[in-house]
Amino acid sequence: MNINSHDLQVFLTLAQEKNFTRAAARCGLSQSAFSTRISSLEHALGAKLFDRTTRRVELTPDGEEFEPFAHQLHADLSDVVQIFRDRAARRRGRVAIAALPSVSAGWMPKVLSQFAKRHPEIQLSLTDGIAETCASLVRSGEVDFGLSTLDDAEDLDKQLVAIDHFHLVCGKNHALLTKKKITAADIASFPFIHLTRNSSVRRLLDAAFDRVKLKPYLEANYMATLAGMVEADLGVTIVPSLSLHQFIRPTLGTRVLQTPRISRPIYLIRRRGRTLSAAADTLFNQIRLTDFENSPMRRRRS
Amino acid sequence: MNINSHDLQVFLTLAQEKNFTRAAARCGLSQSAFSTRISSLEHALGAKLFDRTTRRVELTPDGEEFEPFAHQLHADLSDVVQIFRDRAARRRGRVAIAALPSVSAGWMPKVLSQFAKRHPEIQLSLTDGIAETCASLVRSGEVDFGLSTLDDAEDLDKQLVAIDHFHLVCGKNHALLTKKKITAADIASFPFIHLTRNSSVRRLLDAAFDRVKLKPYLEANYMATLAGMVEADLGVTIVPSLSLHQFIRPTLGTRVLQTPRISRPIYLIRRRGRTLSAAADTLFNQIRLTDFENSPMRRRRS
DNA sequence: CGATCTTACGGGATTCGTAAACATA
DNA sequence: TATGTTTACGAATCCCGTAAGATCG
Repeated sequence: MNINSHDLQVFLTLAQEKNFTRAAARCGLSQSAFSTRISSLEHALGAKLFDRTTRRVELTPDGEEFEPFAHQLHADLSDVVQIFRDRAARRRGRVAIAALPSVSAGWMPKVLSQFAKRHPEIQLSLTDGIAETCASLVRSGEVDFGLSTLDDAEDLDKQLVAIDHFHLVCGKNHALLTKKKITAADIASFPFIHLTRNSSVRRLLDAAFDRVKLKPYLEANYMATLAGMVEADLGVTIVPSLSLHQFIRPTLGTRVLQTPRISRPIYLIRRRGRTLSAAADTLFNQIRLTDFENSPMRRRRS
Repeated sequence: MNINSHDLQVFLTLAQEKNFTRAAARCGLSQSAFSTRISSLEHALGAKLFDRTTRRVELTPDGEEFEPFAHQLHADLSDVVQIFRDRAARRRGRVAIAALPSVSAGWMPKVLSQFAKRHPEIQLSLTDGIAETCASLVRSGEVDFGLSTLDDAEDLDKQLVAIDHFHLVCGKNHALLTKKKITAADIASFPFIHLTRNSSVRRLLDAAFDRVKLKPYLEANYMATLAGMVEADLGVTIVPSLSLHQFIRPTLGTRVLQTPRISRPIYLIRRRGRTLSAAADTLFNQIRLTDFENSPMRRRRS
C-alpha cells in the first residue's frame, strides 16, 4: 500500500518495454523480482495493470489510466530529490545575509562577486542595516547570518572575523595632518561632523571621546554627506576603515587613528544551534576565512 | 535514496509536532524507528531537515524548503492510490460500450439506468452502431466491450447473452394475422418494407428468404421509417424483438415468426485475454446475468 | 537529573536471486 | 517446443522495537 519511486520506475519501464525480461534488465533486477514488484504494485492499487501472456504484455485500461499518474509522480519525486542534491552540491539555493551599511558597501561587493563567480546558480540577497536590524533579521531567521558589530546577544552565535579601525578624515591640507601624533584633544579642537546617533559608529565615537568632548558641528545620516561636509572644510570626522572608500578624494586626507585608537569588531552572527543551508554555509565559511592581507582591516580568526 | 509515502508522512508529522516522541506515536512507530527514518530521509536528500536538541526540534532552512514539496508529494501519492481504490470499489470510473442500434434502443436504456442507480459515480458511454462498427470499436479498445451479433471474429471473445427472435409487423387488420400459421410464402406474397442492406437484420432476412424471394417495396435506414410505411399499409416487414417497441401502435399488429423461425444471437463481445476495468466488469456481468423472464427474447447463459 | 534524541543490536518482515514449474503461440 | 512469466525457496537486506547511551536545559 506504500508506493515508492522505484515501483513507479518499474511500472514505467514495463509499460514502455512491454516485456518483463528486458524491463527487468533495464531496472537492474532479476526477472522474478521484477515480476513480484509489478504484482505487488497491482495489489497495492487494487487493480490489474498489465495483461500478460508469455507472448505479449499489454496495459489494461487501469494500467493505461495509471501511466500518466506514474509519470507525473515519478518526475515529481525525482525533481525534489534532485533539487536537494543540487542544494547540497551548491548548484542551487539561496543565501540571505544582513550586514552593516559600511560592511555592505565596503566589503560585501568583493565577497559576493567572488561567491557568485564560484556558485553562479545560487541566489544572493543582502540587506544593509544598522546593528540592531542585523541582529533582528538573524534572530527571526529572515537572513541566514549577519555581519555586524554586536554588543551582547547571548541567543546569537558570534565569530569575530575582522577588526575595523577608525580613521580621521579632514581636508587634504588640514593642520591635523601635519602633526606627528594626533591626540583626542587635537581632534576635539576642530568642528566635528557627526553621523546620526543611532549608528554604531556614532556610539563608538561618543564612548571614545567621553572625556575630551568633540565639538559637534552637525550630524548626517549618510557617509556621503559627511564626505561633502568635510570636503567643504566645515569640519573633520572619523570613520571606520570599511567606509574609507567614500572618502578617497583628491581634496581629502585620511589618517588611521593611533593615540585614541578606536576600532570595532565585525562578527559573523547566526542563530545558535541552527544548521545553515549548504549554500549559506559555503558563504559563511568564505567570509570567515577571508584573508585581509592587503586590507585596512586586521585579520582575525576566532 | 528512495522516498516513499510513509517517509513523507513521518517528515510532515515531525514538522508539525516538533517532538519525536509525540510524532512517532502519531505515526504508530517506536521513537527510535521514527528517528532512524528521519535520519535516513535526511541522508537520501543530502540535507539536514531538523535541528534538534533534547529540548527543541526545529526545521532547518532545508527542512523549511522541503515541507511544501513533502506536502504536495504526499497528497499526490495518496490521491492516486485513492483513485484506484475507488475504481476497484466501483465508486469511480468510466465504461464505454458499443451496441447494435436495436440493442441500444430496446435494451440498454433499462440496463444502463439500473447500473447508473447502483454506481452513480461511474461515467457511462454508449455508442450505437452496426455490427461491424461494434466489432471495430471493441477491437481498437475504444470501448470496453460490445453487444452485437457476430459472424466470426476469432480475435474477439464472445458470450451469447440473448437470442433475438424476429417478428412480422403489418397493419392491425392485415390478412396475414388471421392465418394460424404464417409461412415464408405467405409473407412473400405481400410487398415488403426492407431495412438498408448494410444492417445485420437485412442480411439475416435475405438469408432466410433465399428460396422464397420477398417482394421488396422499398428500403429505409431507420426502424421508425419502416413503422410509418407499414402503418400506411405500403407493405409488411420483419423486425427483431429488440426493435418491436417501435412498432407497438394501435394501427399495427405483430406476431412472432414461427415457421420461418428467424432469430439472431446477441453476444457480449470483448478483446480476448484483456482484463476489463472493475467498472466495465461490473456492467459486463450485469448484462451477462440479465434475466429475460418477461422479455420477448429468450434468456441464454453461456 | 530528568526529559528526549541517538545508537546498538537481535528478531521479523520484505525483497532479492536462482531454479524449477507453468503457460502460450 | 521455444520463449517468457510465475511460483518456490533459501539468502541477503531492510526495518522495527527494546534497551542502553548520549546530550541538553
